[in-house]
Amino acid sequence: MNPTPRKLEIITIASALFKDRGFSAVTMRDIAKAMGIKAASLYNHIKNKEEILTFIIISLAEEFINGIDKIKEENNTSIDKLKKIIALHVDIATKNTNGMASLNNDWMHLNDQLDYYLSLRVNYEDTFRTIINEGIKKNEIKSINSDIMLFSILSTLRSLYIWIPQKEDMNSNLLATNLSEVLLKGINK
Amino acid sequence: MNPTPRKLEIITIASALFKDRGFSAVTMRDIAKAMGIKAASLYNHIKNKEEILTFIIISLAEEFINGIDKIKEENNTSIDKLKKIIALHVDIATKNTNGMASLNNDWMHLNDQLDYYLSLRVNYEDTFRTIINEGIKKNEIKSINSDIMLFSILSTLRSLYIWIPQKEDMNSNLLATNLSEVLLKGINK
DNA sequence: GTCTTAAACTAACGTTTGTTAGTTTATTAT
DNA sequence: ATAATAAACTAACAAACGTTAGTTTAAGAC
Repeated sequence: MNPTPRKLEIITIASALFKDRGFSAVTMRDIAKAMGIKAASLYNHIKNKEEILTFIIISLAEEFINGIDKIKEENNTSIDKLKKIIALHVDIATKNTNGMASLNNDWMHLNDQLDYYLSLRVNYEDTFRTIINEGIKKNEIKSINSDIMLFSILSTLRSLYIWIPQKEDMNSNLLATNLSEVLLKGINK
Repeated sequence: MNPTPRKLEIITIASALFKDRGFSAVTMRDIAKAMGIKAASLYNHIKNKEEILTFIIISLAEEFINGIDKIKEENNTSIDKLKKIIALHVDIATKNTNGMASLNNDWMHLNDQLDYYLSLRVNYEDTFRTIINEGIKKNEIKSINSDIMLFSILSTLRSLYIWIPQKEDMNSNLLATNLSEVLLKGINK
């Protein structure tokens, strides 16, 4: 699992291409050209094209699961837990914008690890929903359909990778703080 | 521009495939098989693969521009305008979930009409932002960075196509109402 | 100086891709 | 009946695809 330095270079470069054009539209020759080598040489480092995508997606998905599992266990209000989830997304998306594009848009092209990825995703969403539902029960969160709240917040967080590169001036802390304000308290005065 | 009935069938079927696998991963033979004909026969009705994508994306983008231009002109509070924008997205996404996937994920594979599409998108976002800024000026909307509010709301609205099919029981009006509540007033009690 | 290893190379493979050309078939209008 | 049209077909194309096999090159270890 632990990639060699050269393998990591390939994955990093491929991530950037996948972000711009999507996994299916990027060829092994494209990746090779971006690396300054020939396509066949890539196979000294990786098993096949799918392995690149798998690494990008699974390592990110596991990072999210580990993050939310930690947050879930903390002795905090639901609102504070949500704020930490928001910060988690800002943090991961800032560190790996390109990878986030594949996680969002190319997961369906996984084969071997598709089921595993889907299980991680269901897991993540279930934990997220549980935190919201606890907030409703403890009267910290409005009693609206919790799926709508989950969907709304998660959609915004999942799109961060598109937005962060356009706003490089804004630091992570400020972004997370502003986002928490908007997502939790709304925009209406 | 106005497609024949048969052409529209092709576009509709292709939309469904594009939604599941993305434009690049769907072949003309895939589309043909879904239509119950041979790939070459598609070319009796369409110019090429790109024309299918172009039609899907441009007609949706124009629908959004027309919608928001009408809303902008109305004599209403900013909050009411935002509610109408939310309803616009719910409406369009409900009527054409599959097409929305291409609009969101496959616009970069346009060639001829890419610049036109991008101009429509910039236009749309500018109008949206103007409405938010007017709301701030009129003290109807909080004085937070308007780009963050725009990004947050628009991300949720753009993801509706993923979510609507999973919640077929929820009618459009109720969804728009609940979404307005969450997006405008937040979830915090 | 030989051995080992990492990382590149050339050449080629079988498949799949979007698309074109020309033909057949069935339906409708005259 | 004949002509016109819509919509399918077969056959093939050149290009691009992911990948394999075998070889060369350059660097460090013994």
